[in-house]
Amino acid sequence: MLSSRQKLILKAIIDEYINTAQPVGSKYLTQVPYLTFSSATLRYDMAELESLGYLEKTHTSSGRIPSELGYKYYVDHLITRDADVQISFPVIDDVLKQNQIKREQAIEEAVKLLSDLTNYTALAVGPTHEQLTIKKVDFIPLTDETATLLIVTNQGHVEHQTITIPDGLNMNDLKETIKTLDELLSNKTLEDASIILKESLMKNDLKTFMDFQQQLMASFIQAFSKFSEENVYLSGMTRMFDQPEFDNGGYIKKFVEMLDRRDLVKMIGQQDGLQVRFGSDMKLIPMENCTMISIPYQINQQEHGTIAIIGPNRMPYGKVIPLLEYIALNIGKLYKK
Amino acid sequence: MLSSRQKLILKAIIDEYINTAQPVGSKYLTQVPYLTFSSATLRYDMAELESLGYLEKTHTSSGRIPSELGYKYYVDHLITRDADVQISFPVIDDVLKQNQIKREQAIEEAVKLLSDLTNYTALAVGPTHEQLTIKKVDFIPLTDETATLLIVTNQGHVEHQTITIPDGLNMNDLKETIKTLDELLSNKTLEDASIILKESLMKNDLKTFMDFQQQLMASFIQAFSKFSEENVYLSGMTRMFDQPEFDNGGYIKKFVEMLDRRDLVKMIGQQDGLQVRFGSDMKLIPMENCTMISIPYQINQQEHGTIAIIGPNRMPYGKVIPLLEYIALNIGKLYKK
DNA sequence: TATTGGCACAAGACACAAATGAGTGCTAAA
DNA sequence: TTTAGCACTCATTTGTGTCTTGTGCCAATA
Repeated sequence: MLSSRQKLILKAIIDEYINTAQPVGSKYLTQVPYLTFSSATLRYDMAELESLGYLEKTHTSSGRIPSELGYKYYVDHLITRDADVQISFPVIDDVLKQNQIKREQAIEEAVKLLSDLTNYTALAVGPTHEQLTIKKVDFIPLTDETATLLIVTNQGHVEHQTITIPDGLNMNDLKETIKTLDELLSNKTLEDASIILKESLMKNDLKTFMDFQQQLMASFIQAFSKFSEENVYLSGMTRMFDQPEFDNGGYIKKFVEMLDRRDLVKMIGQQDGLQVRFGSDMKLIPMENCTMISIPYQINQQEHGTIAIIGPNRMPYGKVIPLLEYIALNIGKLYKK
Repeated sequence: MLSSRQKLILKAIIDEYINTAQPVGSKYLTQVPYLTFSSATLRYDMAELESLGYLEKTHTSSGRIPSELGYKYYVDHLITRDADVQISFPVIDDVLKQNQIKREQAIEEAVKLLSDLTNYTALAVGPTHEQLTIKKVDFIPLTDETATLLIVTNQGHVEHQTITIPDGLNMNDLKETIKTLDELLSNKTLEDASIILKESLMKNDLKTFMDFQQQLMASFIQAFSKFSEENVYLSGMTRMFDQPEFDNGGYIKKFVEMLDRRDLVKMIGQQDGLQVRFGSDMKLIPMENCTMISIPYQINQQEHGTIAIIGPNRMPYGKVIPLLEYIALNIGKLYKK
């Protein structure tokens, strides 16, 4: 258990470190208004906080920097919400309102705004429906040899593929086939659809060339797997590069590759409420000095998603968290009747 | 005009620099089998090559590195095509064949493969149709309040948007509206479609709420502008980070932002045949030490695109160029009847 | 007993100098 | 025309001393 003075010291150190990214020493702390103690006293408590694991030193005679445990304690007990963030709220309302009828875009814009307001990398996943079903399979001839294949889910995900029709295959036959497929698959879940697809391939009741059929089948299966990948909106990827702690090629490479592979979706699991995850908490992709703050948004009973921000551990949590909460709340409100 | 010895020296320097990324000195050159001259002689010619602008020095007493002009000369006159690349050809054939009916994916996979084979960033734009027209406008109801709006072009581009239907608006009315729009717009060019759309908005013959109509209209215009953006396939973005000349945060940031904003599409203009562009040639986004090699592929009379690779100036051109040519050629072949 | 001032010590940061070494340009001779 | 030799240049490395920041500990103090 920390004494109230220790709490004040921890808060002062983290606040300062968030601003400067430099180790904080006892001399600085003596200048903090609410710390009216001598540097020796402060050092005494700093040593204590270090032995408890809340602070670290970069070398024997440096100032202290917060450890992950320190940040954790800070976030849980010490942050003061920055009232200034409220001036951004009308801007958020505005952006959301402007995209009221377009859901994907509303989320995309919200993510962009979040990144702009915080200067960190922002992202959203979803909205995801609990049960994904196929709404329509369609087919639009483009030329004599090409056509576009469309699959739409109940959630409005669309996958499309321009296919080239092999010699000797009749466009009308294909049209029939797709129509049959549409009837077979519509309103089926993805799993059911896969099974039905495989069965009808076995029975060979789709009257097409065997080889082409195989490829078509593969297209569908592939589209299904893309559906089950979540929608990801990402903004401000390069903002991470501005942070001094990440200014090295190796780290940046790791970071970009992670975003590129959409690994982070795996990290954003189902969750209730706000979560703050530090580098070592992200089990799949441990990134030191890196924090992800995420919060779910709920569109309706079935549809929900998550919006998150990624930055260095030393983030101005007091600003970032209220912003995130406000955006998540209002994305939800947008579609509630 | 270069003497044959000067050519040999230039080639030897660039070959070595491509391998080591270090300035090349006269001492090293004496060890090159086909350069049986003393270091003094070599130095004499190196000075000559420098005064002609083919070589540069990093400081007064360093070895030489190639200038952009030097690379240019090397690419135009000195490269020897690496016969080894042929062992990759069957792999390329294989990948293309596996995606024979799916055009976008074939290109996507080819780009990925190109990046894997070369270890550089690879990209493709297109295929682009000379004249883009609207093939279909469709509308798929999802729930009582939501629907997906689809626009398909003659080229198989698809834009979709999940829209929320405002209170008091009848789903059937909307369906009618979209049907009317489909009839109005199909087979029109994007420009014509925009005009028609604006006119019918004026006449107000779309029987919908004014406000909603505005937003719907905006959706269309937005979709149109997305169509005129080219299809871009990108692979191996982070490969650039491995190059020692780019191992600094600032440069990498510039590079990623450029890719992110899809600026490079502007650089890949219409062109005939293989092009090698060095940093300063890329007028819109000058990036030092950076080379883009691009080559067009032709699917049919109307449809074509470009495939390209981006890396440091010191690329093994003898390997990269044949690979690029082979891939471009075979993407074209895939769809020729 | 909690707090404080004082002091020795540790270690990075910085500036400067000397030594090293790779590579050059120039010149005179072959 | 080519080459060997030599003086010179400059980035890089290594070493040294100084400065600064900040610590830990201890004895004195309120």
